[in-house]
Amino acid sequence: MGNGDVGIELGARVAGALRRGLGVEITPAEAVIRPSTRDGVDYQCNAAMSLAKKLGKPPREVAQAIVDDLDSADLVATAEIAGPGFVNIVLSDAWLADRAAALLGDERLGVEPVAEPRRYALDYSSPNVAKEMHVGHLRPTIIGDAILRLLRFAGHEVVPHNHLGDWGTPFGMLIEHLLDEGWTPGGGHSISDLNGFYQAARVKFDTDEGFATRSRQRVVLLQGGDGATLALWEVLVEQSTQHFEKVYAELGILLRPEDIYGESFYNPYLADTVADLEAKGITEVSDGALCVFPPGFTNREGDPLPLILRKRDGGYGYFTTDMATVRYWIGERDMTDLLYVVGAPQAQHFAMVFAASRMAGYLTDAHSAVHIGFGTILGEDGKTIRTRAGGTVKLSELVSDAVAHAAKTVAERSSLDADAQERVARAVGIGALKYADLSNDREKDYTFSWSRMLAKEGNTSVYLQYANARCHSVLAKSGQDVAAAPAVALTEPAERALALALLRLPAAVDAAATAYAPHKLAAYLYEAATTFTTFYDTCPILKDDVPADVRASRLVLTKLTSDVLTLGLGLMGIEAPHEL
RNA sequence: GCCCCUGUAGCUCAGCGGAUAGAGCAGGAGCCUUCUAAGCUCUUGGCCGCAGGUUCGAGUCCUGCCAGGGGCACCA
Repeated sequence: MGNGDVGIELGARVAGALRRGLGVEITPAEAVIRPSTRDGVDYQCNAAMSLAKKLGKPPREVAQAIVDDLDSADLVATAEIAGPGFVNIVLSDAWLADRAAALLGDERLGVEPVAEPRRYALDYSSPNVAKEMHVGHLRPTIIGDAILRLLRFAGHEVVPHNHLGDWGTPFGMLIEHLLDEGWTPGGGHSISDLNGFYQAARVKFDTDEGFATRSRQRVVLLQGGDGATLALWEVLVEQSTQHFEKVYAELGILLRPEDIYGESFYNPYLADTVADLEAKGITEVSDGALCVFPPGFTNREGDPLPLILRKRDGGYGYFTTDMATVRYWIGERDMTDLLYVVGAPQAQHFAMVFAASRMAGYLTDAHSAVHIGFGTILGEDGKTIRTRAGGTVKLSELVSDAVAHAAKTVAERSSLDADAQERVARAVGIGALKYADLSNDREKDYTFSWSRMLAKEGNTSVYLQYANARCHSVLAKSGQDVAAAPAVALTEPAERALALALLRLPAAVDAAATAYAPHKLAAYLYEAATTFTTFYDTCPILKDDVPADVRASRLVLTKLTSDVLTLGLGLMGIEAPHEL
């Protein structure tokens, strides 16, 4: 028996009991095993009620059959029928202890890789070239990064790609501005202020007719593949990429320059994709534009809503790019699943792209395409977050603010030296920024609050980091190699509760990964951490009067807690320092 | 007008068709000569937006309302 989830294990036992007792076949999942909220009950089985109807027997009779034929003396201490037909299950202390002990040294901490790995293409972050990353990029970046880590750890293959906004009409004016500023490719310049550069170009475009004309001509040159123009365009991309790299490095984001598949990347595929869709006969010309009309989408007037492949002027829009994107990742890269971490307002857009992709056969039943939407970040006044001056909040400033806020508290609390405090402040500040976001359901709008995310109490990343630091403190002081003697004995309720909590990691990872919902992992980690602090408070470990075997057992639980917290935080892209 | 998302404690949020709906913050009462008090224990606080329906069982599924947000043809 492997180190899978306890619920699955119990489900398999219940399924066995029903097969033996009533000749009924169910899957472990259909056993409806849930952690119980009842005092003194670990898990409950809710299968009897729903099965009763199908079998034409009273629910309690079905429950009785489960209890009678439950071949599980090794892991279940008691299984009792309660209420209308619940089966309350208490696990055996010895089994819990053995399972916990077996986790020691298991770098996956009981999480088995998925049986059937998928190949995911994950689109996230997606900033724009020639613009600084701002607060609007925070969520897609950290949510996408957490999903990348989660899916990879779950055992899937994931190719992240950064869909840069690196193409389109603004680049005419940006390139002209670059020329006006005396730029040459390879000239060793750098743009220190991307936003200032963009705004200066914009102002000239709006006020200087000659400049505007040159800009429009420049767009034509760019799209025509003019070598000199492309070289200048690459300067802009290069300068911007450097900026993105810096922000990603500060935030601890996994995206690398080689993960960039910007809009320009799909440019060579657009004409062919459009031709292919025309050849498949699913396009029609409407108002001069070449369109696909996926069923079920209507506009304000109730007329069918088009997905525009080629505009009246012959140009391509983002629909075309996204169709080409689907075709590329499925057709050329052989992905099975496409994930897009993009704001909720794009829901209809993606629904149409996916629908059209299925019409075209780009997506089949073997594929899935999911828009992983997320809500807006709101300020504490409930409105879109802005600077005091009403401007856009730069992401790099947000990150340094988070670290600066954290540094203040660290200075008050920590006894570490200045260098170590600086590292801790980064871990705490950036952890707070990420955890505040990832611990909320991503689909909802999220209220941004420094005071809440960096609070010294409550459900925050620092609480988890603090619990982990306490573990490390005890382990360091013990002077023992915990791995040498992985014997666990559970006598105190707090020890038992902790072991049980530690064994729930696989279920939490699975829930978070399958629903692309990092907050499910966050909720679990917080529960594990609170269970640990209760244990820490009630169960002395290194005190003189603690017997050696009890101490050894508690050290194992402490080590495992630290492992679980470190792994879990890591899956959210959050560091777990040994000391705070 | 149609479509999508959201409505759960004073605030911020969890909640997988299952039992008496949970956390954190804020409010109240305690706990540090003892392994990190960024902590712990106890406690106050709910017509789960409203109304129907399905079900043995609904915060959860369905329908209709109400409120907030978003989207709805050539910007991405």
